[in-house]
Amino acid sequence: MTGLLPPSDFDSLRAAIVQMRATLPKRLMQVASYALERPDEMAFGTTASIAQAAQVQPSTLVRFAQHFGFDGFSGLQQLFRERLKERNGSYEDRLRQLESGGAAETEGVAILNGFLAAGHDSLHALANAIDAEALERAITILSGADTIYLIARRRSFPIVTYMAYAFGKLKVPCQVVSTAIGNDDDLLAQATPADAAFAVSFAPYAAESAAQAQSLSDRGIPVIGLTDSALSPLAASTAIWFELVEADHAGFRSLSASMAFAMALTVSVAERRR
Amino acid sequence: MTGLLPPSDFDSLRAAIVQMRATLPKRLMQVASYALERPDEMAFGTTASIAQAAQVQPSTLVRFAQHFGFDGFSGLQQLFRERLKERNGSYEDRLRQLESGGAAETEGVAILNGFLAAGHDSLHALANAIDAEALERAITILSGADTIYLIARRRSFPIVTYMAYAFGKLKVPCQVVSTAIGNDDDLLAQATPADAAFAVSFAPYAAESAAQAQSLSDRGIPVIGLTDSALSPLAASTAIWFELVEADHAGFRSLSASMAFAMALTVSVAERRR
DNA sequence: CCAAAAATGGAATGGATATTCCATGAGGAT
DNA sequence: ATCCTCATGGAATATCCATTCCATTTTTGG
Repeated sequence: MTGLLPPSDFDSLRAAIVQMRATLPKRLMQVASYALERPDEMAFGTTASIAQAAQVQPSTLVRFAQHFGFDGFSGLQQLFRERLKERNGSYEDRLRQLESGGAAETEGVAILNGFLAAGHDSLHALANAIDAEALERAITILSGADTIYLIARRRSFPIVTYMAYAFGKLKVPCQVVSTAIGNDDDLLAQATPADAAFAVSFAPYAAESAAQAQSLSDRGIPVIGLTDSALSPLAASTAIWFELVEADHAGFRSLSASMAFAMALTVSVAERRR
Repeated sequence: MTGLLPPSDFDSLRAAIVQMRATLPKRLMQVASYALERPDEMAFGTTASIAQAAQVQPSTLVRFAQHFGFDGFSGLQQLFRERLKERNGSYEDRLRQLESGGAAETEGVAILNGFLAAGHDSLHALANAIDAEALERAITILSGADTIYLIARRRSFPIVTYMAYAFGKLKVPCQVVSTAIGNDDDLLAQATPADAAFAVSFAPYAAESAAQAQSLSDRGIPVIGLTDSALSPLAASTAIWFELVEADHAGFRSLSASMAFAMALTVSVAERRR
């Protein structure tokens, strides 16, 4: 393979990598993944820094480059640098086009841009609205719990699904309270004040979630809430709650900010438990 | 002048240069002109190459850097490199700069800010990377399908959960292919070429999802993919696929951009069907 | 299951790089 | 005019970097 001419630009390299994906040895594959995922680092880093980041030996980087026909790593890196230069130029061009022309946008892209803008807005709003002290208390409560019960329905359900996945990876005991069996209340009956719960509910509020949060709260089990309004039933029945308003696009809401908040809370809790 | 703190970003450096323009010695002025005129070269070049291009000695470059408070040329060059990266909009870097100067921050808020920044970055990257034509084709295919099968595991699962919820509200027939019963393959066996599928898989790729996408594809059922790398198995087995790299914070990834994309696709498909 | 080949880790090396140092030159003040 | 300060050129140096090499492990093919 080293006999071939090396790719002359970034896109060719990407194509070559994709083509060889099946036959690439393990470590070279690691490098390939890293290279495509973090091209900026590839452009500026040294063999040592990149190798460490990609979890390989510096020599592997050289072999990778040679595998694709370059003399060594430096030749490969050149591609990433040129890409960065070009992209900056073209990025400005693109902006200018966007400003001057404006039209010629397909409907799908327009909708996507709407949701992207809504996402930015939501994240921004969350950054400004967050109560640091409340967040710390919530982290303390959840990290001290034996088991964390996750309560959510419908639109909020994906949030706790992801939290459950992440908690699992992080070895934090948790339990999603929406099983297929439908024995949610039996599940919650096992909860003790040594546990805690995290409930999410956005308008229109699912009655079940509110009721479950209330029930736990009444039994002395601390409940942390995530909702979109002070008028939400969750606000009444939780020890601590956070307000998070997802910006909407044409009446539809994404979960961009909610996901960021959920991950931050999840990671913070896991971090605190260590 | 060497006693001062060095500028922390490119704009500060530019300002400092402008301010000192009157008192700058001849050779240092030469360097200043060159630096502002060809910032790209400053980012990529070596002392030797830049010195030659700017018609000065390498040592003059070091003196120039030290004149503005840097340890040496390397510190100065870092500014030019970060500028290139930031041109593509890295909120995390910007945030880090903000933090370094700003007030004390609790750990929880720091983590949240990290995920918010990662969310911004991801949304921004998605906006730049999206292929409008491919998106249109994907919308066409999915909106023409009798039933849309949604394939995802683990980290990607919340995405299709949300799509299923939204499709349900929008009266678009769909089926999540991860049932509690475990009869996923029986489910997929019912699919016909009049149907279509949407598969999501991020590294580490779930083998099941890839296999199911491949199987559907082999049977002539169009599969749209959402993944994070050209090396993903999904890229090989899907008619159209989109690349979406979620920026990470401390190694953890949120789903902010994925959710925005999922909603955009969902709403677009529903819109098209009306 | 064994042998051959390929891949990998890690140390060694040669080269390039940023930086320092010192001698020289220019400019300004007394 | 002379000294002093600052700027400058260019060589010397120590560091860092990409690359190579070799021993070891892993994979492949018979």
